[in-house]
Amino acid sequence: MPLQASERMVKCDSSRFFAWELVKNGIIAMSVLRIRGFEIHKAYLAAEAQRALIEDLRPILKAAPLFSPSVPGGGQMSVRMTSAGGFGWFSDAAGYRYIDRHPKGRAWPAIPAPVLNLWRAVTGVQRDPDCCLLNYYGQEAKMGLHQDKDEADFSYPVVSISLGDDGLFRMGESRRGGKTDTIWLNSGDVVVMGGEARLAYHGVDRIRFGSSRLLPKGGRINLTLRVVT
DNA sequence: AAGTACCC
DNA sequence: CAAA
Repeated sequence: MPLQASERMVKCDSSRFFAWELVKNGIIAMSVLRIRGFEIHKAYLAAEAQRALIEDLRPILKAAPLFSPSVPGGGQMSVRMTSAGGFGWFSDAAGYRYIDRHPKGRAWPAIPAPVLNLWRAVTGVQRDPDCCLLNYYGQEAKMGLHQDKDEADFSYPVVSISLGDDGLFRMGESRRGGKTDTIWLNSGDVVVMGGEARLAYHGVDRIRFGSSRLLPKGGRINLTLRVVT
């Protein structure tokens, strides 16, 4: 039985070993934020750890170039994306799903070890994620409210890592039409969506282009780690 | 239906 | 810009 995120946080305060694990993974602060009544655990990555992650993403972007999927109904997403791991998120007129290779045909690159270490440090779950979705938000990109519900087991949390420009994150409830709240996510924020929040509707209204200098050309990268199968 | 419109 |  994996530890719940809240128990993990308690251990953060009481266990010297766990604190060292956090430092090793570049985490310099942890907090609990409340949005829509959900308690969301958030870690914050040191600038050096953020820069190291960006370097780890370069080979992924080279091997598996960004693309903007179509969605059922005929639209096209403004976010550009790719994935690492055994599965990547994909969408076209036929629907949303996970696929085991880039749409151009090559297998997805492996998830970088530092990303897996970060997952282990913030979730404490026994299983590694098999999908690392990389979403790139340019100046006009946004993402409508949606649920992450194409995974086999919702007891695993979803981890979101924000890099680059600030993003206005909106979270609602587990049903459409409920009230929503927003929160700005900044570069280095690592959000764990588990428990009650796992099936909450969420999206990104807009980014604050140019607010960070992490990415020389601007924009926001969000890494989403999930156990898919 | 992660698109849009509208709203918060 | 996360309140009330």
